[in-house]
Amino acid sequence: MTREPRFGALAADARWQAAWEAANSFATGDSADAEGEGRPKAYILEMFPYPSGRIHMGHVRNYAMGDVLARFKRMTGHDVLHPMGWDAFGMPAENAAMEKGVHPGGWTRDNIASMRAQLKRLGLAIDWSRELATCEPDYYGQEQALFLDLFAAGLVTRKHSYVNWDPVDMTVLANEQVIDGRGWRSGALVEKKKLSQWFLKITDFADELLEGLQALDKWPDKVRLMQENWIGKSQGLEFSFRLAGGAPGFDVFTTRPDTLYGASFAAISPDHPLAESLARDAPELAAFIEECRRQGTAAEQIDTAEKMGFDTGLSVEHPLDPDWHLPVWVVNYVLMDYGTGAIFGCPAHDQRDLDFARKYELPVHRVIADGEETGQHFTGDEAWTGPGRLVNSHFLDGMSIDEAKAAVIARAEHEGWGKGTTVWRLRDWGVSRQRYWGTPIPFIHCDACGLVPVPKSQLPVVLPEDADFSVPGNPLDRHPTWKHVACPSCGGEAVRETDTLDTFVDSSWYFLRFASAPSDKPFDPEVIRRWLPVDQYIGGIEHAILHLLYARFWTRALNKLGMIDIEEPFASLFTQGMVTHETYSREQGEGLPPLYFTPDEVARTADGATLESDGAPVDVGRVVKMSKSKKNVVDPDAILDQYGADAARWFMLSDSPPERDLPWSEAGIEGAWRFVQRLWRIFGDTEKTGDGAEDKGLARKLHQTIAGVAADIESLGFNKAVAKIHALANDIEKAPPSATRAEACRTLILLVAPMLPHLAEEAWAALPEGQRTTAMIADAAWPAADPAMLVDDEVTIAIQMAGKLRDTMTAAKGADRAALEAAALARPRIAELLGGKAPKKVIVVPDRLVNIVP
RNA sequence: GCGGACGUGGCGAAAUCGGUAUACGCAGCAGACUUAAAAUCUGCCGUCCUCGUGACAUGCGGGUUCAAGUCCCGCCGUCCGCACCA
Repeated sequence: MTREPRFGALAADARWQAAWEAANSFATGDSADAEGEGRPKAYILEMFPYPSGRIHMGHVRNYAMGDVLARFKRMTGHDVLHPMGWDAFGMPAENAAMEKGVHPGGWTRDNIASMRAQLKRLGLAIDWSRELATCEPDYYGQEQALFLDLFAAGLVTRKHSYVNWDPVDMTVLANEQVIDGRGWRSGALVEKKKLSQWFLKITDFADELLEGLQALDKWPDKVRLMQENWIGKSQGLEFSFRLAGGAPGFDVFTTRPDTLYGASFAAISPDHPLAESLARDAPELAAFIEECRRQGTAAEQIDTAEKMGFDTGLSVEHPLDPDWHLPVWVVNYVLMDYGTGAIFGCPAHDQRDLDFARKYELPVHRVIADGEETGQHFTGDEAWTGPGRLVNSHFLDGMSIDEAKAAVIARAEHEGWGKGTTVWRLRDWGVSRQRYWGTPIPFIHCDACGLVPVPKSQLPVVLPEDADFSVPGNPLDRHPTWKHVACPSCGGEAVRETDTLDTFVDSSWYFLRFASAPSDKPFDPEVIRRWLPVDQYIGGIEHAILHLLYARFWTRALNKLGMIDIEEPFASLFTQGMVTHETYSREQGEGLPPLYFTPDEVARTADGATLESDGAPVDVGRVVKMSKSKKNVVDPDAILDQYGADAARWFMLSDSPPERDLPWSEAGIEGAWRFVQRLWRIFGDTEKTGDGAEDKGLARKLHQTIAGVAADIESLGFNKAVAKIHALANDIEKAPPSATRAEACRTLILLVAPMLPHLAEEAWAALPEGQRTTAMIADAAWPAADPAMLVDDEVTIAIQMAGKLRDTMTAAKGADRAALEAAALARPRIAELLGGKAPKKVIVVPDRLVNIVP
C-alpha cells in the first residue's frame, strides 16, 4: 500500500468499517464457545438511545467513551460484550402519528435505520448481531412473560390512585408533562382523577435497594445519594388519636415523638378520608378542600404557598394526657400520600407548624432547650430544630432527643396506643399508560372469572397494526376488535387490558437480553451468569434515579424469583457530562424572547461573532447544553462529513474530564483534525532508525506513556490519556532518528487505536512488511510496558528554604536522606542564603525534595 | 428550605499519597518557509516590578504543618438533586 502524505479520513472510515464488518471483528461468542474460555469477560454498555430520528453530539460522546473502553479491553485480552439497541417505545412516536398521520411503528423503524447508519459511521466496535428494539414482539413478548412471572410472585398489583388526567387528550400525564396546571400538549386544565392502575411493588424492596447502595462503591457518590434521598427512609412513631370522648380518631406518623408535649394541634390532609366525610355536611370545608386541590405542586408554587387551615371543630385526646384536648384542623401542607396523611403539630420545633400556628394564633410551647432558653413560652418566628435537652415534658425532662424518642416509643408500645415504625418516601411504581405505543399488559378482564393472566402459550400479545390516531385517547381502547377476546379461563366473552407498560419497564432488563436472547424465553440463566453484571455502564446523569432504580429493582425481583444470581445489574457506573455550545442571539426588544442563530449562521472571531447574512454583530451568550430551542446544536453528520470519525471521537475525549460538560467549538474540532494529520505523519517514520542506536530517554517516555494511557483508559480519564499521547508525540518529533524513535512511532499507532480506530488501521496497514503482528489492528494486543523503564534513574530534587523553592539539583534515584541533605547544603546558593549559620531543621523526602528551615 | 458538587491563566484543564502549581490542548503574539495564502515548523504566552535562581498568585478570610490547590473552620459565588416528606 503506497502511503499518502495526508490521512484521507472519509475513505478510511468507509474502508475499515466495511473491513470490520466483513471480518465480523466485534462479534461476541456465547459462553459455550471455546473462544471465550480462559479470558476474563468485560461487559461494556452505554445506555441505549431513544430513536428520535437523528443522533446528537451527546450520543457521540457517550458511545465514543464506551467504544474506547471496549476496544481497549479487547486489546488487553478480554472477552468483550459491547452491544447496541433501541429504547423504541414511547410517546414521541405516538405524537408523530397524531401530527403527521404516520404509523408509530413505521416512524420508529425509519428512525432506527437512519440512526443505526449514523452510529456505524462512528466506527463503533459493536456486536451488531445482538441489536434489539424494545418495540418488536420478540422483545416485548418476553417482557410480558416476565411481567406474568412477577405477577405470580405477588409483585404486581392493581390499585386506585390519583393521576393527572388531560381531559382533551384523554390520557394520563406524567408530572413532568403538567406545566402550570395544564397539559403540555393540549393546554387543558389538568384534573386529578382516580383510576385503577397497575403497580410494581418496588416498595417491597425499599430496604434492600437502600442497603444495596452501600456495596456499589464504583458508582458516583452523587447518584447513590440521590437514590438514597429518593427512597427516603424515616423512622419514628405511628400512633392513634382518639377523638375527645373516646371515639376512634385517626393515625398520625411523626419522626419527632420526643416533642409530643409540645403539641398544640392535630392536622389532617385535605385528601384525608376524615376530611372528605366531614365535608359532606360542611359546604365551607368542601370549598376549602376544593381550593387546596387547585394549588399546584410545582416547586415555585410550594415556595410561595401560604399555610392555610380549616378548623373542623373536632378535638382529639393527647395520648399522654387524655384530659388535654387538641383541635383538629384540615391543612394544606399535609400530604395524603406520605405517612398517614395526618400529623400532630409542634410549632416550637417545626418551621411549617410554627408558620401555621402564628397565622392562626395557636399556642407555641418549647419542649427542647435552646442552650439557656428553657421557658415554655416560645417567641419568634424561627422554630428550634437543633439539639438540646427535653424541658417542660414531664417524665422526659432532662433526656436527650434520642433518649426521649426511645422513651415515648417504648411507652406507646407498652400502653398499646402506638408503635415504632419506618416510613418510606418511595412509592410503588405505577406502570400503566393509556397509550398505544408500548408493551401491552398481558391480562384479560372477564366478568365471570375476574382478572385473568394471558397464558404464556398465547404470548406475545401483539399490538394491532391498524390503530386509529386521528382522535385523542387510547387507540387500543377504541380499536374495534383488538380487545375483544375469549376468556382463557372460561371461554366466555372478555376484554383485554388496554393499558400498556411504562417504557421504563422496557429499559429495566434490556441488558440481560443483550447477553442472552433465546426465542423461547427471556434469557438463558447460564449465559447471564457468565456476562452479568455489566462491568461498566455509561450514560447521562438524567437517569440517576428512575431508570437506574427501576433496573436495580427489576434485577432484585428476578433474583428473588430465582431466575438470576446477581442482585445488582451494574457493577460500575459512569455518568458523563453534556455537550454544550455557545449561544448566539439578538434582543428583539421589550417583552420578546431573544432571537437565536445557529452556529452555521454565525462567523466567530477572537472577540465576538457576526451574523454572516448581514455582517452585524450578534450577542455571544452562555455555554449551555445543545438544544433546539437555543439553536446551538451541531449536527454529527456534518462533522463526520468534514473531519471524519476519528477527529470527532478525539475531540469528544480531549480536554474536558468525561464527567464534566464539554464545550463544543469549531476551533476544538479543527485542532483534533490537525492532530490526527500530525499523527499520520509521525506514523510514517517507522523506518527512520538513524544509526540504529537506542534513545534511553525516549524509551522511558514511551513506556511511561504505555502504562499511563492504559491506567487512564481503565479509569475513564480520557482527557488525561489524550494529554499523555500529545506529550509523547511532541517528544518523538523532537527526538533525532534512532531505533527507539522508530519503535515509538510504531507503538504510538497501538496507543491511539482505541480512540482513533480508522487512523490506526490505516497506519497499521501501511506499515512495512514484517512490522505487523496481526492483519488488522482491531485484533492486535496492547503493547507491554517494561517495568524497568517506568522509573527514571535520575530525579530532580527540589531544594526549599522554609517551604519556598530556592534551588534544584539532580540526584540518583533512591539516594538516601543523608546524602541528599549533604548535597543540598553543599549547593553554593543554599550556603549563601544560610549565611554560614547551621540550619535549624532539615526535612528530606527521598526522590522529591529537601526542605531547609533556617 | 434540605442535601450535594464545584471554584486553578483569555478559554478547556493537569497536579494519582500534604512535597518543584499551571503538564497537555485551544485562542493569541512573534518569526521561518512561500510571489501570496493555506498547511507545516520554531519561539513566547499567570500578575507585578527594581527584570532576578525577584515578589505575589489556585474564589475570599482564618487555622494546622517544615511544607496546603490538596486537610480543618467561617464566608462568597456557580451548578445540580429533592422538596409543605411530618
